[in-house]
Amino acid sequence: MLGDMAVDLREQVLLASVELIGEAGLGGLSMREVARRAGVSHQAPYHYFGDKAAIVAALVGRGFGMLAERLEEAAAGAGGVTERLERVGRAYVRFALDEPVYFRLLFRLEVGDLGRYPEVEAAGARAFGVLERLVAEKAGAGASQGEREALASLHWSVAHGLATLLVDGNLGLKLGTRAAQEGHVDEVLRLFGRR
Amino acid sequence: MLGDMAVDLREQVLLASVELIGEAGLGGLSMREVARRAGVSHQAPYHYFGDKAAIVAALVGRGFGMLAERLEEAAAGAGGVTERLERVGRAYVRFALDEPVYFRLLFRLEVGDLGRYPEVEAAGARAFGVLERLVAEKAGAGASQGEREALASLHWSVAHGLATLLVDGNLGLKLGTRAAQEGHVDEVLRLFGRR
DNA sequence: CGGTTTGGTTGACAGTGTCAAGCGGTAATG
DNA sequence: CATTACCGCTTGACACTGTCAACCAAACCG
Repeated sequence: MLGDMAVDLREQVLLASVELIGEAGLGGLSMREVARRAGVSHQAPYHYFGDKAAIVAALVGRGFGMLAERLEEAAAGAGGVTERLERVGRAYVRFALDEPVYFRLLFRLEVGDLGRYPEVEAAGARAFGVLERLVAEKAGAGASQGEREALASLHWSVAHGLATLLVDGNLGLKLGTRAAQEGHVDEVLRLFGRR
Repeated sequence: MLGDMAVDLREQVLLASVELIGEAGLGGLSMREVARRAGVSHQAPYHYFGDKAAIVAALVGRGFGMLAERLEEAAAGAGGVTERLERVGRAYVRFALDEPVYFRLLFRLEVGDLGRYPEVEAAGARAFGVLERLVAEKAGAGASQGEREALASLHWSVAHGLATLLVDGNLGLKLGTRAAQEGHVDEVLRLFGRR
């Protein structure tokens, strides 16, 4: 049978890795410390991940998967295009707030590095695809490729910028509680939707 | 006299650092390699920067300074609020395209780390201040604090999201040439401005 | 059975960040 | 002028990192 120890070591490595990244940032991710926390020798993780970058890539893939799932769910429900688009935007920001460690990870990687992991790129494309389809629907059949791309970029930018702003706590806004954050998000998205 | 060697070592360290980061990413920044490129012993940089993080912080401060300068310039010219706001947005994205290494650096740092360098936070606040004042002007006197904050976040989000999207080349859009990128930016910003 | 594969182990190596101590020269001070 | 202090930098050490290489025990398969 395939791996069913206390818990699959591969899984434990990933778990320990997010934990570590959450505590010490991406730079604080240490192969050896991960092994230590998993209770194995320092080389054991190499059996599943040939590389430190491979661990990060796996996490990025997982993160994009979680994000895509949320976006798809938000896009699936009933309502007009505009309403669903707004729900997707909110889901995007919500994901960032719920899973800040994963969210930060998603956009930290240099592009080149990602090219080596096609399944990760695919997961990213899946998440973006949700937005793309909605935007195409909204733009209508008459819209040119350029118009659709611009509309998609605009929507993605608002959601992503807002999420980044909140997660990194950057630039002034000091919204303490989660409730305050969500209120701010709603206000911004409503402002944006009013067009 | 204070430092006037071939070039101030402190400056050379910073220069070598951006160079290294540009080549190998933030993770590739190595104290010792920096020293090597500056042609000094591996401990020399410690005379100016007590820490690897201190180098990064200095670069972040410099980056925010450059950004603030550009934004101020864009905000200063003639024209209505809306027009100036659009110019600031374009300047923001332009900065990201012109100085991708610096731009990426600005938002890579964990928040906690930044707290140790108040002058860096100040530089960031200066950049954000440009946007804040413009937004306050646009919102008018009758606007509540919450409304103004939401408007500021919206504008910042669009510019920042767009810049990130372009710089990291993320998620599908494959705009090869610089001209194509600028064209896309213009279209998105025009779309956004139409409200 | 014998052999291979799976899932690890231990050991080594080069390279890293950083602490500690030393050292030559210039500047200030008696 | 002699001495002291400091500035800018060097050399040396230490613990720690990622990764290569070799080994090993148990399970699996013909």
